[in-house]
Amino acid sequence: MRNVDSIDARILLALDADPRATTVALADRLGLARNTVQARLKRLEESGQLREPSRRVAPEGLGYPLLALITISISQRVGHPTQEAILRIPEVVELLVTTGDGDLLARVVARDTEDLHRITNLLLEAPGVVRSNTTIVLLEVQPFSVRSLLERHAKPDLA
Amino acid sequence: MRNVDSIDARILLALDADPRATTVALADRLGLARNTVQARLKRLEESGQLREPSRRVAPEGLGYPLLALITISISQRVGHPTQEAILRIPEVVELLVTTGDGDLLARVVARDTEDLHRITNLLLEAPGVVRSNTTIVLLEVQPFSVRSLLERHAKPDLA
DNA sequence: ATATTTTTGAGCAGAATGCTCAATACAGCG
DNA sequence: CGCTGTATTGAGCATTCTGCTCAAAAATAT
Repeated sequence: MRNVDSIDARILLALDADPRATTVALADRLGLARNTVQARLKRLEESGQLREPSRRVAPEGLGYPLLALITISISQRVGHPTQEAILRIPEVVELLVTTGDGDLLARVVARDTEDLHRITNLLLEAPGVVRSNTTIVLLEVQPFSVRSLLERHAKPDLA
Repeated sequence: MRNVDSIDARILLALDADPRATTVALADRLGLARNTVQARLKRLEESGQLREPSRRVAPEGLGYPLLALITISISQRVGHPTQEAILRIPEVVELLVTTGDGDLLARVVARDTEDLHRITNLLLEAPGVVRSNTTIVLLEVQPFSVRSLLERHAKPDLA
């Protein structure tokens, strides 16, 4: 997996700014040939560096305005059954294994605080879960984005 | 913002399963007319329930294999300048305001542990930051996904 | 039952896609 | 310095998708 060079980064940046941009539009904007853009995008995708375009559904739109981060401590090493049980809860939209005080971190959406309480109880019922610690997300200052990273890579040299 | 009904959910599910699917393909797969799919997608987008398609760049591909969650405690209410300073660090790929022990949660990528240490120091230099707590992400068991939520909504009735 | 909304099927011009090919520019290397 | 392999470019072409409109049919509400 070779690193993206500055041209790749510029393509990705343009795509980040306008995800709907067509290959033709990207080529125009960047002053490259359509074939070049097409070839590089293909390579980036095949090497796994560019994931599939995801049309992200906002949980708020589905009726889940509440976002929480729940740190989960599990006893012993009953990893898998615990994770599976947790993943069966639809409101768990992301699950990470972490170091530190907790062992798992779940990103959870909920309809309201009462709903969140219900989900927390569900979590505690999963096998091996001994403790949970809930943090409410008050504001998403910056949703996930690698734009600034790409900007760094877009400058010639400076791997 | 009216809630998505089961047909919307089925469209979104199909799109989640195959983000590259064209409107025509979706219509075929779901047994709907192309116009219907097109109209509903348009409505979902205009109501903000369907975000722009984002082609996600994997930070690993850019050379940042390490992912960490850093809880940040800030003194007083110097919110904005602190947040701006933190957002100027390219390795901060997400930033949330939270309740609980910390005040901010930053999702940070790094080239290696030494790099992470450097970034942590950068964070501590931001105005108002008094303490930070770093958690390493060992495994992304389940990347962000609302699929199971959509599946629930895809069943007729059951708002 | 009547009115309103949604879905459907059809058509059409413009554009993008995926592909191939050959010429040119660029790179590293002996 | 010149050679050689690679990347870029421009062109072409068949197929497909898009965005749009329109009118009939179906479903839903009043």
